[in-house]
Amino acid sequence: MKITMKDVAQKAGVSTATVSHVINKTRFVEKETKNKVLSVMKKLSYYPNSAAQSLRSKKTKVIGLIVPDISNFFFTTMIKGIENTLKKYKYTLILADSDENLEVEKEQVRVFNAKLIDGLIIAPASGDHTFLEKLLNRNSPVVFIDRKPQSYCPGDCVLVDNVKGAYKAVSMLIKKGHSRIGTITGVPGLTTSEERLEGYKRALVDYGIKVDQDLIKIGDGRYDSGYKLMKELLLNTNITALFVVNNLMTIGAIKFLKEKQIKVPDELAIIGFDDYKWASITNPPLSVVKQPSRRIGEKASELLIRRIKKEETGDYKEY
Amino acid sequence: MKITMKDVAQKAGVSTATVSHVINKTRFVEKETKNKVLSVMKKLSYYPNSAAQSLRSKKTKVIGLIVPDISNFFFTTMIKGIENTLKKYKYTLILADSDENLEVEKEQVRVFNAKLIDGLIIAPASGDHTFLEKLLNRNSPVVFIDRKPQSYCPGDCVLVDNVKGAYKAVSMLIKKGHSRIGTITGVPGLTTSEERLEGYKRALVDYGIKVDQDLIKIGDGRYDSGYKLMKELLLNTNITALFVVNNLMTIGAIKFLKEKQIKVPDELAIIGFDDYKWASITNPPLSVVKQPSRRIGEKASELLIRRIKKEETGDYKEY
DNA sequence: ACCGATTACGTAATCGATTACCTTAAAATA
DNA sequence: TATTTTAAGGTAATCGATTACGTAATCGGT
Repeated sequence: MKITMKDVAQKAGVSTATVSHVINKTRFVEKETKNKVLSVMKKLSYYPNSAAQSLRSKKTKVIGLIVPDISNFFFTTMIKGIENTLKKYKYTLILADSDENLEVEKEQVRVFNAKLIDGLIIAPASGDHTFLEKLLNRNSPVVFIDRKPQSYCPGDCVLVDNVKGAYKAVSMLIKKGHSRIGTITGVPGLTTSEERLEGYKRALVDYGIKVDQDLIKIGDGRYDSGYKLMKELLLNTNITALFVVNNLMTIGAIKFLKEKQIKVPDELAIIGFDDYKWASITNPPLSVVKQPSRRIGEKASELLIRRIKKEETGDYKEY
Repeated sequence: MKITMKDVAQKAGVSTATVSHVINKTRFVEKETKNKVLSVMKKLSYYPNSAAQSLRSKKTKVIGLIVPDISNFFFTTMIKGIENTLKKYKYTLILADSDENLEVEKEQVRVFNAKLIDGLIIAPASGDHTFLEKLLNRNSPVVFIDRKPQSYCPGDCVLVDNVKGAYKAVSMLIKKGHSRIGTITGVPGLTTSEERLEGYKRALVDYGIKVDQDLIKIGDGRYDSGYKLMKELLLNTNITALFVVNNLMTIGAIKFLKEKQIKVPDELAIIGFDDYKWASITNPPLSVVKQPSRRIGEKASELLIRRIKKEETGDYKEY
């Protein structure tokens, strides 16, 4: 009962080849014929079966996206940028959440690959990503986003300058007179965590403050870990300021401070790292290092699409 | 160079039929043969081409999700629930953002449908959704989530009791002594907006407070509109409390209050409607009517999968 | 007027799985 | 032993597009 290309061809009095070429503009078709075909298509409200298309053409107009945590607004905003851009180019998005877990990620790549995606955008979890080389269809391009994969991997990256951002944040705290500044960093092995930690350290060193390992707490990027590590820092150290490398942990940390009625920033200054409107409604407005997450998403998808269309570009791209 | 079923069959010394049946467990295959096939599959690291599978079997193991705004954490958390559940059942998720726009939504349904999704979960924008009946493959089930579509539509719903939630929220304000209570509601035509407004009105009426149209502001669900309407309410009315029906507008409203240095809740009590951890870190902790967004996502996807597998269920389901 | 080029389109093989229908050998039955 | 069942698996048509190749009609040049 489904309408196929054959139906359209028949009703329009042409061959399926012509219909196909009308649809894809892959060869010249006389105006009259073309219009005939188009009108029949409308009349029958024909839509090509994309399974058949993909099978034949090896293109799917689908791109895969893997993020470590969809409920994190940073990624969410990024996704919005990606989705929007893809829509413009008539691509659709298939989405998976890796939960910061390399194995889950790997499995998703397999699934996506079997589904014949045309390209992949991935915010990689921590760990060795060379598996992509063997797992992924040799010709589907990959763009890494937000984080650089650890071991070398083919593919472009769209990143922010984490070292600089962190450096600025911590410098600001120092300039306000703080010298005992703690940090809650993210999963080791993620470039975001490590570069931000690096920025933190550099700022301290540049201003002549010793880096104290006790003030550096390693979290997993989640709310709970922000809460827990905040507690540890307060119990065991005498910091006056804190730099948190990601949004969820920032919220966790603040939650703890609220519970203990510790005043921000009077008793503890805190600065986060992310892009969120709601930061402005906390009291006092939370300082954050802004990340243009939506732009990052747009950049990444544009880059990917260019790759798919084989318009070559330089190898790596930072933002 | 891609490995096909034929390759596997050849190397295993069986027919493609057998391979297929091994993969799909669709008929008995002797243990020995089966193992042989499986091991060859591993050896060649064979993955079935899902375009071919879908073409033949008319199933894709893909479900479509359309939400009005991916950057809204309510939906985000819901998506996490959906994604997680689908993964368990080996389904993948294709995602689109309708931007609260019926036309965009319609177009996405078309695209999804051409892509042969097995089912659809949709948080509908405002407007007439009967188009689904013609547009959607007759046999792919639909589950509406969060909002009920306006005109009748086939499909199940997973919803929360908005009237009750709003009623409780507003009653709470009344019990605290407020009588001039404003509200910022969402897009008219959305069940969420209307039911919450209904709850607001009922609470007022039940406590003998007149419903004043001037205190009811209609927003579009976005941050900016929360900000703007908060301003209007403050300039033109003398409310002492406010009920906002969605999270982004709540943030917008609070943003305005912060700017004007209006103290919450002393000068204006405010209560929101959504499910968010971060509500607890505003100062003072923002009251919210909690919505179990993740559970909603899980419920919806489980329901959908049951439908796909034709395990009949009662017609409508509320949560 | 004849011949090659060009224009516009048709024919049918192909992509890689699924599955209705056979086939063969062994087991069960008479 | 002859015949029917059953068990295990093979054969090939099929899904609905794409596209290499083929062909008929028209045109321009000499």
